[in-house]
Amino acid sequence: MSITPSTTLDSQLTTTWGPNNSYPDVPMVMSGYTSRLWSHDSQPQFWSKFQVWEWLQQVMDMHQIDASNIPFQNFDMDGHQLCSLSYQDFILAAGSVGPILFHSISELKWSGQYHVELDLKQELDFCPFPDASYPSGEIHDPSIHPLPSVASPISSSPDIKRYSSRPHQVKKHNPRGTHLWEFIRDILLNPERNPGLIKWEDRTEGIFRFLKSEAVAQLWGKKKNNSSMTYEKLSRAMRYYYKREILERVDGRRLVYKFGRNARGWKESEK
DNA sequence: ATGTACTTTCCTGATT
DNA sequence: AAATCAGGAAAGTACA
Repeated sequence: MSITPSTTLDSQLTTTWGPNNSYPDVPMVMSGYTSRLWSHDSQPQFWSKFQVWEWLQQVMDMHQIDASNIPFQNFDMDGHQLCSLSYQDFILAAGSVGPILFHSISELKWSGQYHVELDLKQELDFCPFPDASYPSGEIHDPSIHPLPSVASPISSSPDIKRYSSRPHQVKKHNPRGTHLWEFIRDILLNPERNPGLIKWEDRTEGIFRFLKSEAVAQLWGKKKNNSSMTYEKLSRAMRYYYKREILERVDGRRLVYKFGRNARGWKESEK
């Protein structure tokens, strides 16, 4: 799905989407992540920190790896620094995902454009946290501490170690992928990968607001491999959460929602 | 092979 | 007027 023209998480998304595309006149499924161009037409050497993160997010998305499992802090650098990292550095910074990132940046350095030809199949034995809260939704939610809240940059390897040491038979991907509310929650919890899409309105109360509704919808669609997702449809799913008390209604305020008693892992204390 | 949980899609109507 | 909000209804998808 070279789904959207998208490239930068938000910037383009909003503009390329019209709420009126409800009727898929567009073949919604093309094959894989194959050819996809980056609009970071500039060379990675000149990327800003923000662009570096965008790239990280994109690569994770392409490989369907939950980006919240990547220590973004380890990539708190601009393009120039990024390009000077060695293969080993990538391993240290991103564990089993390191090779993928290394491969990606290597290509970019030479082409300026991105052709994904990494074997998508390549089973990344990654997936640190089976992305919890599934089965019956009663388990705690380990999926939430991917990023040690206050990690001092790279330094010590304890954190990093975690990412690389992937014990035996890990589960492939998440059984059902992430649920919508978890997806939203994770964006909220990772400001590094949240370029102004959603913001907390009241952190302790769990109230948040969509800033770029269509962009979030597109991102969600990308995750679900559905290029025709819209905020209209996403919001319907959100409303179903009221009954289950995963979300509580916040009336009178557009684009504002509040986590309910059945939503796990969003509280600071739970982190 | 069927049921269930979770959306996704569509729609009509109300609000902001 | 255009976005959002509200939910009902029905279809689709993964999984157990």
